[in-house]
Amino acid sequence: MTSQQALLDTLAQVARALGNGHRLALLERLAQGDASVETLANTTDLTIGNASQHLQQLRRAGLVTAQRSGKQMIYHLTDERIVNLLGLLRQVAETNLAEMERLVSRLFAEDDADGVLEAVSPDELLAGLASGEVALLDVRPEEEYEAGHLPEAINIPLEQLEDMLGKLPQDREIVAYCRGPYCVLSHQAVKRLRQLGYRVRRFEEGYPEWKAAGLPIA
Amino acid sequence: MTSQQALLDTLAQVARALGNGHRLALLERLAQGDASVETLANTTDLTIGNASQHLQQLRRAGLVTAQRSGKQMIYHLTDERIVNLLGLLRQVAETNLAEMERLVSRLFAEDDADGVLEAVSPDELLAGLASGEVALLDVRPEEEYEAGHLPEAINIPLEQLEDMLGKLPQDREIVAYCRGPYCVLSHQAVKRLRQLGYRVRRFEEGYPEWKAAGLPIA
DNA sequence: CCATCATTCAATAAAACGATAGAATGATGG
DNA sequence: CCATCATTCTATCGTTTTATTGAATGATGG
Repeated sequence: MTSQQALLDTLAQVARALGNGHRLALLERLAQGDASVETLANTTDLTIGNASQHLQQLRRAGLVTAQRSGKQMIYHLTDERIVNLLGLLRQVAETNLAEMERLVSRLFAEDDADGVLEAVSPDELLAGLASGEVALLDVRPEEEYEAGHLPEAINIPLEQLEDMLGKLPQDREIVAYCRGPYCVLSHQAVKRLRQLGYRVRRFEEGYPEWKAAGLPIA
Repeated sequence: MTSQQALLDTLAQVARALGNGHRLALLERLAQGDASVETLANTTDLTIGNASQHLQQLRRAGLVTAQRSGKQMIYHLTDERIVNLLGLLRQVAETNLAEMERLVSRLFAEDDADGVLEAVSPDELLAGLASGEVALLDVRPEEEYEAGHLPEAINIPLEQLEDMLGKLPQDREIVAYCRGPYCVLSHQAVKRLRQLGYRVRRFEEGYPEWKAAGLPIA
């Protein structure tokens, strides 16, 4: 075996660590912020043991690290670029795989029968924030909001949306965001708020992509 | 299974297609230019049957396409961004995996015992080309050069290096490039030319990365 | 139409992966 | 030190990948 081939094989090991839906889900959760094994297992619908094993694989591939905090192990992404890597993988897959297009359109269709919920691009969002014409709404769980969020974003977890309408400004367009392009939270928030008469759209990306792009966070 | 999970599973299928050293080698060869199954099998040291099977997997993942040309099937990358994806994967792996560092340093050590062969960055190369202070040397096989190369690059395949020294300019620094960061051709060319007294360094990237960056090619 | 060539398909066996259950480890609080 | 809790390790089984072999397919040139 040549050194060349050994390098490609090692690279392949890293890629293979990405080659499982559960592990991708774990990475996406970790992109929201560090978390314990139990938290990760809960948010990805895995048993503790199974989650632990997948996390070991991600660790062997150098994608995550772990450190003890009390009696818990806290995992975190080793590298912000992993978010970019997942984003690029997503782009390539969406462009070239008919199956992806089918799944994505189904995901959108669930909450957007009319196709009217055009997403806001990062550039557009930056412009709107700079001019003060846009208010940001973070509909993720409070825990994830606390771990980091877009500047000046208001946090109303989706479950409490109807109870906390008072926190929303009436004079500006609202842009809702959540965990990323595949996360349905912001879809549903937009749908409900529109029914209540609010002027609201969803952000095309999510918190991890914003952070990975080097944009300011709070 | 949620739509979310179905999406991640599909994404995982694409990642899994990248999770094999032979398939990465095939993709890297395809990044140099389209090729037949036989050509691909030869350059990756696979049997025809085996190469064909791996290519089917890449095709199912939407990473390559094939079309018949006479009695041959010609494969090509579906998306230039696949080169970016591989580059990012490499970056993440090199940063976070000790094993990678070991392998990369071994690869470099083979031809650079003194560590003096500092690579030229893309920015530096662009500046050198603009000012006319640098001559470009492509040491890949003629076939790959013909399929596409950097502007104004001279092609001397490594095997013919000593025979065609006359084609090299004497008045400028020479920058040699080949297939990419893991390709040893330019290492060896630099080593030999230095022994002959030439002022020469190697390009940090290769033809596919140059092309994927949207820079001009010939 | 037949022989040939390039490629793909099909069948097999060895190896790797994935989920589960239960034992083992490591830190904590009394 | 002991009981407890969070996590990891071990063993197992069923499934999926991988390489190899040989047969089948599809296009070409006479």
